[in-house]
Amino acid sequence: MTTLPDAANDCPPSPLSLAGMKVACSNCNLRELCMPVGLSDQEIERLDTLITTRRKIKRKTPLFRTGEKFHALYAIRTGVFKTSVTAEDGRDQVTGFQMAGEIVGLDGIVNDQHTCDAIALEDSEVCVLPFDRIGELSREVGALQHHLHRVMSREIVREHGVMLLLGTMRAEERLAAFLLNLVQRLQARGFSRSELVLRMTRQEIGSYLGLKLETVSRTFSRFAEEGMLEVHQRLVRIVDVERLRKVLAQQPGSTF
Amino acid sequence: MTTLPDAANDCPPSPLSLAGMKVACSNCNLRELCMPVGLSDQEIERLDTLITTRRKIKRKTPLFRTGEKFHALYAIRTGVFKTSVTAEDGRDQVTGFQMAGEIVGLDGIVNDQHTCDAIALEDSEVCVLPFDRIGELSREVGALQHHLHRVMSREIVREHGVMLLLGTMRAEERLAAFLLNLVQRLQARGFSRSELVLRMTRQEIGSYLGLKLETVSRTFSRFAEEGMLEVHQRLVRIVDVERLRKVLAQQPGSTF
DNA sequence: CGAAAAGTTGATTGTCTTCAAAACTGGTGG
DNA sequence: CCACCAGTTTTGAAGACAATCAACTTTTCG
Repeated sequence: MTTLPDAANDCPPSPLSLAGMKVACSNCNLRELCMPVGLSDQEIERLDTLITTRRKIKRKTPLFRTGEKFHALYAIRTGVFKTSVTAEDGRDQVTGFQMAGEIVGLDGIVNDQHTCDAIALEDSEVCVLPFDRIGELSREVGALQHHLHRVMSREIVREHGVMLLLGTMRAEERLAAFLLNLVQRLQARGFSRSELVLRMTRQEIGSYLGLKLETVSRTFSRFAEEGMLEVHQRLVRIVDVERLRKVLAQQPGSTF
Repeated sequence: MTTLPDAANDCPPSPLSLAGMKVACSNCNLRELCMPVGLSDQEIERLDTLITTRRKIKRKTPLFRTGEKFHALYAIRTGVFKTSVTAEDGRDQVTGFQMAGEIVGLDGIVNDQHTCDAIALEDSEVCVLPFDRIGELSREVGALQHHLHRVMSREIVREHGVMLLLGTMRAEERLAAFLLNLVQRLQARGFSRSELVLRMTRQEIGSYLGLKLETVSRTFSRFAEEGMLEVHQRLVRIVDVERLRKVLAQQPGSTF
């Protein structure tokens, strides 16, 4: 084992200009979704100067792991990740699924080391955003500073939503909310709003939703029986969005 | 109703220097816990210049509410707050309990309006930190910039912990984790590490922990029967911390 | 192709919720 | 000062939902 732990499972960092074509935020097709949102062309060029490396992460391998030193945020270029935390006793909880344009690694800032694992669910690629340099630049570029704050605040708000889901919803509602959130984000990225390929297992969905994998499977089957979905393993077609949305509205006994 | 919604339920903002004694971060006893952490004396003085108002919030009244425009973060000086989110159908979920030195309002940054309610559980007082001025100053004071990032990152990590709790723990474990977290934070503020007065109802604890109030009450009773706690309504004495900690370790069927 | 991983489905169990009633607390007004 | 009342808490009994245990099928990947 002569390689660093980080390098063991993924391809070596590659300079961006490798292929001759300059790969930078300025001409990235995720411009509208990712870090450069709200920045002027000039400001994006400055952002380009600090994003000097990308990393390819193979399926099932970690982008980072709990306990590793924090030094960068990562903007996902392609692929999907899951993040998960682990209790002392080994239980773990998937805290999110991230896709193109989304930022992972924010957990590492507070104690200068990561407190969750980020694992690629398919072969993926990320842009490395060295955090100290982001900090420096955001002192000069107000729009970047504000965008960074918004990214962090958005994550806090997202997690509030997950807490609501985990704290108050029943299995059917959780799965409906999960699917609706997923297609909504996929649609924003140009994919179908009715068809999706799940990149995660029933187990991982269950972990995220606070359910056992059998319950996830059964709930999929029930939705299919009722004609709301067509489910063929990882491939899900949403047949009746409206009814799926209504699953969220109808709770058994209101608390009020 | 000629008053602004904000002013209806709480005392008017008061200039800090009212009583002659200058009230500022520089001589605040929460210096070590709150916003000034890691700042030099000089930097704290600069921080003082932008913290010009405090607000007193009466028990059961809101510091802010969902939908209100965001313009400031709030550092809690005295008292305890709960934050909660509400679904379209009315269900709500307590997302946290905050005490002296902690910052609330981070949820408002992303969309420039608050997405949760912050309600005082007892008569409380907060320092108002106008967010645009925090932004300005943190461009000049690196330590403040980094501290702000850490505060937001810490909140993200805390919420990961809550997700783990809600997604994987049983009622006893949830309540044990809740109590241990609470005394730990109280102890850091100079209170007893074995005795605590709950400022929230069983209902609110239940909402936070994803349990019904009856379950919370029953679990308290069980802990008391087993000699781990003494419970007299809101007053809780932790008799056997070790055993309370062990509740967290022992899960029924390990997933592994 | 074959082994391992992932997914489905059924029967049973357990934990928490729901529904209900009673006891306690703190604040208000007679 | 005490009675009263609303809000809170406790406790019991019954029911619901998801977990568990188990068997089997399907898919994936080396």
